[in-house]
Amino acid sequence: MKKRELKNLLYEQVARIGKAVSSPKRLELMELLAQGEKTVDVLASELSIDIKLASAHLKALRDARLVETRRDGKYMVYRLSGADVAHLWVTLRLVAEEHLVELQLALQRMVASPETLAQLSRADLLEQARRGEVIVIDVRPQDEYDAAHIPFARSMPLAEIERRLKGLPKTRDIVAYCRGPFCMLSDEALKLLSGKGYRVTKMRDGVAEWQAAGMPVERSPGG
Amino acid sequence: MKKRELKNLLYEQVARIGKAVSSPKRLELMELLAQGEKTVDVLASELSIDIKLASAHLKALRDARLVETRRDGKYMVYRLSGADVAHLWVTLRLVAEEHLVELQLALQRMVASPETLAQLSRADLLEQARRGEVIVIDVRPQDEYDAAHIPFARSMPLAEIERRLKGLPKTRDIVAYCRGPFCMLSDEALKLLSGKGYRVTKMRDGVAEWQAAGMPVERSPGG
DNA sequence: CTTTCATTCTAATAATCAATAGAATGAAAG
DNA sequence: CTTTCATTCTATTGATTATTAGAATGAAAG
Repeated sequence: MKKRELKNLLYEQVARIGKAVSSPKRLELMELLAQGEKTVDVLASELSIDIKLASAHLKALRDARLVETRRDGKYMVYRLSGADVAHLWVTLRLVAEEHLVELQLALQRMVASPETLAQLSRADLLEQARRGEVIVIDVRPQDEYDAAHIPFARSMPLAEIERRLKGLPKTRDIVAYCRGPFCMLSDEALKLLSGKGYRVTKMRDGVAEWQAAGMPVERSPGG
Repeated sequence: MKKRELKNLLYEQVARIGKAVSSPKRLELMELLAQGEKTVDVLASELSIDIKLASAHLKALRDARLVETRRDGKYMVYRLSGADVAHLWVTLRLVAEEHLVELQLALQRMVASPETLAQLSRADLLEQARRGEVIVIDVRPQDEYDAAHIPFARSMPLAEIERRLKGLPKTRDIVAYCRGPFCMLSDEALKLLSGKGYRVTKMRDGVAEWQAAGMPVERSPGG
């Protein structure tokens, strides 16, 4: 029957996307690329894998049209091919978190105690950040902040956080965020800052989660 | 390094969801289940596959916690384990449609001409349906209408459409919908009705797309 | 021309997967 | 007890996949 073949064709195409997101390494690559474009060697070293293997996985993502490339001199730069791809990553992560007990347990073991989570809604946080009542800090590397960040957030990369402490008041609430619920940068920042007497909590959202929830992001002029 | 193993664990869990949606058959099962709960034999015959194969795919979906089961007498009834799973299906389909040219072409070949698409926004359609200015018909089987349908829509299953024509005025605009963009029931209804002189267009949305867009659905009392 | 970066090709291993089919098992209906 | 529905077990075929590694290729920088 002709109708069956046609249907198969349709679902096979969607399954190309499914196959692309069926590998843990490719999902981690997607999450990293949701922070901004990156070169192959950066991606490979973040994942602690061989460049050839990273290249193979990136090829799989590119074959599914989830990522695109751009040459910058000697370097090959990868980026997600759209905001919808970042949204797909967030959706997959949410479904997994909702239904897979193993993931819930692993997350509980991973993060600091739940009372360190900021209690504000996204809209309230944005409003208070706008008014300066709360200081939102982005502890990811500077280039990821430049690519996209939560409005009114300050860039304060974990690697340089000790050098940049001067501008941080101990009299205000500080909310740290990083790449999302799987990223531990904000946990480390939290530990470091609260040890020094700052009033600091963290937020689970990264830029991808924030944007998928319909909230606005900002870009640095050069980013 | 301990951090790497922990991270691997997290992404492997999300990849369980990815693996579950990496098969065309399982995606088709998900789309069908997004219309409402179904027995194994119904699912198998809709997909034109052996019951044993359907059972194997459903087991894969159940292992990923995307579907749940319920026994109804002799029959085993499957349902999606949450609205987020239907939303995942819609997201995957949207990403595929956005980026895969092959899918765009297959869809073009499949559906009737694009001018048969209703031009109203979802909100406008809902409002005009509420006021009775537009008649929205649900051409899926009755049980799928009962499980969930667009508010103010009338159930008019394709199989019985000729018998139910009496109540349909030729002086009003009619909008038909079915299971979503991959479903051809509304195209058949369109052909049949417009051949009889009705003013009929179709809508790409099924209930899953409609709901994923934040629009409300209704359930029949018994459904 | 040499170096660096990245991809591709080749090859091998180990693992997983889809599909099909026959036989056995269990659960509920009649 | 028999029938129906569904799953599970077994087994096979064929295909695809992830990973690692060595060698070759190409593209751009210096």
